[in-house]
Amino acid sequence: MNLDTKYWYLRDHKLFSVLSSSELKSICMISNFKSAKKGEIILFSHDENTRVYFLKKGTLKIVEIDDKGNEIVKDVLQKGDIFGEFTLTESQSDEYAVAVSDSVICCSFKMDDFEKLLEKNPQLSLSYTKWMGFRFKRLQNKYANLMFKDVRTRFKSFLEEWASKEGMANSDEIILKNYLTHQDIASLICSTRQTVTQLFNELKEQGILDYSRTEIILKKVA
Amino acid sequence: MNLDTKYWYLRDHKLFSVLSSSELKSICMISNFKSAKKGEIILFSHDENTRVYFLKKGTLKIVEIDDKGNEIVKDVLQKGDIFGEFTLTESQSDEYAVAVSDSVICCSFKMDDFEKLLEKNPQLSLSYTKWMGFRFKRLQNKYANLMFKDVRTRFKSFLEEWASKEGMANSDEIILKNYLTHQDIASLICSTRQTVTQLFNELKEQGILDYSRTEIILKKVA
DNA sequence: CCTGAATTGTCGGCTAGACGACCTATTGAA
DNA sequence: TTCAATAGGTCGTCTAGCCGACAATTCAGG
Repeated sequence: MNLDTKYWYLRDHKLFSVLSSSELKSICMISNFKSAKKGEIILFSHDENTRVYFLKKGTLKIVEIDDKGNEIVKDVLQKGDIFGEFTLTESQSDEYAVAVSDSVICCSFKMDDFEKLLEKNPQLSLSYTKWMGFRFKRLQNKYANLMFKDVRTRFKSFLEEWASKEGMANSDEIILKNYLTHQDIASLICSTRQTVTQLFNELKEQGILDYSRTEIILKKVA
Repeated sequence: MNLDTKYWYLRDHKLFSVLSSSELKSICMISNFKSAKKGEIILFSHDENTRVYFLKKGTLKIVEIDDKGNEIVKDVLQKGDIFGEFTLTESQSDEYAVAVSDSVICCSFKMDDFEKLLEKNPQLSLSYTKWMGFRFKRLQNKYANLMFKDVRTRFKSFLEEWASKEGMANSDEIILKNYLTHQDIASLICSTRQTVTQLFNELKEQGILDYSRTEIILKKVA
């Protein structure tokens, strides 16, 4: 990938928009771009070169394998999201990322480099901290949901959140391109495949939604 | 409280130890110290003066009231912990802090002031970000526990963590000063009062621990 | 166009653990 | 010292939703 494209992708991120063009050019040099097609895996390196990743284009899911060898989907990320060792602390986990949209582009920095970058740019550093604070709150929210809400409620909230992020609204319905299996959704809302299937059918009968393998249509209730 | 004492308390925090003494003196001026006795409540202000709090001495619990008026204990904090609006984003929640040790001292900054402080001190800023990253991981861990472990396991992990933080180890046992009710513990591990009581008695019968209202004694298994 | 693999649909059994009820023990304020 | 409030103890009931099993459908690669 040529420098101009890198430059453009970097500046495109809200976090980096505060940087001057010369600063941007210099971080172009320490950034590492990677692209992946649907289904391809992006591994996080676990050696001394732990990295912080920025998703520049497309959608991907963060996945972990449990004891029994099952795929647990931990999160679904969109353009602009940050993943990898974004807590800036080494850790051993078996997470990896899988591209779920046709073409995924992400860029990464070595954790050490990224830390130096933050130290040199107080404004960037503060934005990054706030971004992490935001992520913290989101997780807090997920935790509270799991604590107090039943599966049905979590399922509905999940769909609503998804719709608000990626839904294409029509006059009386919201259309979602569905790239998740029931199993995926189950692990995201902390339930089981069967229960998710049942919930889909239940809401379908109630006329709240319609779905196929490729699409979910949420009816706007009058 | 006089400036010297403030100064001393501030410098005592790992995060602030990187600052020069003149910097420390200047943040003395914008810091607000508060102390509380056992059972007293420290309210977070929810106006434009949202604050970031540092616990300097003692132990406190972060509490929220649910729909039915029940106290939910969300966290228990020790000296050195940070609370309040540490995500640096305004939010409306009904959290407050209750002192559970005899004498609690904490200091706070207006969020805006604290942000300026971070912008002026890149090193402090980076440490703060890493601290938040650490908190994020801890929460991630709690979430995973809730997802995959049963109540018994969560209860045991809870005790172990507590012991590692505050336990006083004897030759063959670890003694914990108990300032939490079964109800408190229940909400921390996401269960119910009755179940916690049962678990305590179960582990007692197994000879794994002993407990009273004021003390929990974990037997080291040979 | 076939075929095995992946995904979805459905059912019944089962259990962890929530919940209500009620009783006892402890505490602390007056 | 008393008494109300709070905390702990115990027991049955009940159910959300997990889990295994298996069939039906869909898909993707040859």
